[in-house]
Amino acid sequence: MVVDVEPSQAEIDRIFHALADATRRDILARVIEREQSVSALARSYAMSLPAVQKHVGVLEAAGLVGKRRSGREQRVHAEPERIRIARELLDRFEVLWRARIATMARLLAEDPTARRE
Amino acid sequence: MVVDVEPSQAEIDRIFHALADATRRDILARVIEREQSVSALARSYAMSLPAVQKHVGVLEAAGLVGKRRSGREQRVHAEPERIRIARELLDRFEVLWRARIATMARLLAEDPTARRE
DNA sequence: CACATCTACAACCATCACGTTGCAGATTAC
DNA sequence: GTAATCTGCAACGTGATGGTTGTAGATGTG
Repeated sequence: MVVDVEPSQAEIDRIFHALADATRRDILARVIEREQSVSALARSYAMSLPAVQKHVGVLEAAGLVGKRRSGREQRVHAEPERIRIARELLDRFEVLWRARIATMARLLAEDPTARRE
Repeated sequence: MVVDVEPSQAEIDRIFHALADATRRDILARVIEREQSVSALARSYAMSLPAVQKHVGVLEAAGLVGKRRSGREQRVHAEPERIRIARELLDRFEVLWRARIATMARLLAEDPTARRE
């Protein structure tokens, strides 16, 4: 059973903001394929470790990844449920679109002289 | 037939950035339901018209909406194809996730003593 | 024409985003 | 114990964001 709590607007802001950066999208893809430490991630990018730490922090604040300490390492893993939520938000726009198409088609069928508004 | 050109990383950045604001998501939902002018949109929000103009500009730069001049009005309409692209990008993450699950299941089936890396 | 409306754009300001360097704490290896 | 590694955090600079006000052009209305 899926819980599917409704995220707040601020949470949605954080999710899309987190996805609006190529480095963060790449980090997300990497940790989906395999859980790995922050410093292991940092070696993949041409930027300092604190920079990568911040990116992971943004993803974590958005709920898209989680961290689990293992000795001195901090292993980052994906939270795919959260990604699914983002996708469903976009689905909702498409639902609106299809509803509009349906409404326009219905109006045209009922009254060919109908104007929108 | 769907063309489905691959958007650049910078374009993807713009798309998600545009979606990372509640006002812009609301504007997008409104213009999906009905094409409307910039000033009509502005009356819906507790902010100045130039602020709404900028939001529309961000959505337009991301390709999520388009503008069409009609007399002195500038009517804003949605570009649902672009929204679909964003949703497909998120689908890709879920594909990665399922692939990982499948790989782990296969490894476990082949060799129960297998360790990841 | 005179006037109101819709839009565009520039200038400005406060805040946030994204990178840096430097320092300190915790853990593992030798 | 000593050294190396992994992490966290603060301070800082630069550029982008998100809002404002003000001015001006283009279009429709009386």
